[in-house]
Amino acid sequence: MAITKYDEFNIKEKKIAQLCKALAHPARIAIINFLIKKKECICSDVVNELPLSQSTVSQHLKELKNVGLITGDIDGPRVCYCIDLKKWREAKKIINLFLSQDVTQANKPC
Amino acid sequence: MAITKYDEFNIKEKKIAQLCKALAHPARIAIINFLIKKKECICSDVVNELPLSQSTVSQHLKELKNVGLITGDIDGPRVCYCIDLKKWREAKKIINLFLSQDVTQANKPC
DNA sequence: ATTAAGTATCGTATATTTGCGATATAGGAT
DNA sequence: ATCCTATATCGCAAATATACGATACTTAAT
Repeated sequence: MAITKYDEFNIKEKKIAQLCKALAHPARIAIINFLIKKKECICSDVVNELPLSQSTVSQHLKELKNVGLITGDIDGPRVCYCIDLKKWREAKKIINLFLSQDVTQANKPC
Repeated sequence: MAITKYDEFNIKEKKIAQLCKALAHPARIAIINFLIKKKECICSDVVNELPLSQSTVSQHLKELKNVGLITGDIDGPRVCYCIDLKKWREAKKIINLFLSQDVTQANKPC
């Protein structure tokens, strides 16, 4: 594209879109589900779980970390990943607020 | 990428990711907000509202339609777009179910 | 000291997304 | 019949995303 128009939208719209973007790949959904189930894990646990290479998993983890949904704490040679509970709830609230708007049909449905 | 691994994930993960993907751009969030507010609108209404060209808006509408969140009914030379209430609620339920999982911290936070 | 395990990052290839102008088409109005 | 409005789609360019192997780095274990 010539120029990205991303920044011409308002903060709320961008925030919702940003969170959804982080969740817009099944691998990242699977990672989050796995993390919720296991409470914590290291990168190689995810690699064993998913049909993806180590470097690819690392990238997906990075994206989730960048958007704040997970934390990654160095633990010796490993990195221990966890859901960031505070951010997770925040994300849930933001997305829910958007999804929970009162949608009414038009009087004369087109 | 060599091959997309998209299909190697389970149906639920893919469904969540697919819905989030449709919401992963601020323009599409803005379109949905606009549609909820106006109850119905035609493509050119959206073009007047957003800082995007007609063809680009048309593409975003198409994506929302493809994922089922909106309907587009031909009305003379125009196309009347509306939120698909049933699909919208379905999407809300699916995303909520994912976001509402009980997240507990590890005993020994890493 | 050497080795092994775990991870991040780089480089690269390919696919997808975003965006626009131009164009084609369809329906209404004059 | 002609024109105007509304829209979708095509063709193109650029940006991003996805994926992997190779590599570098760090720490723990031997």
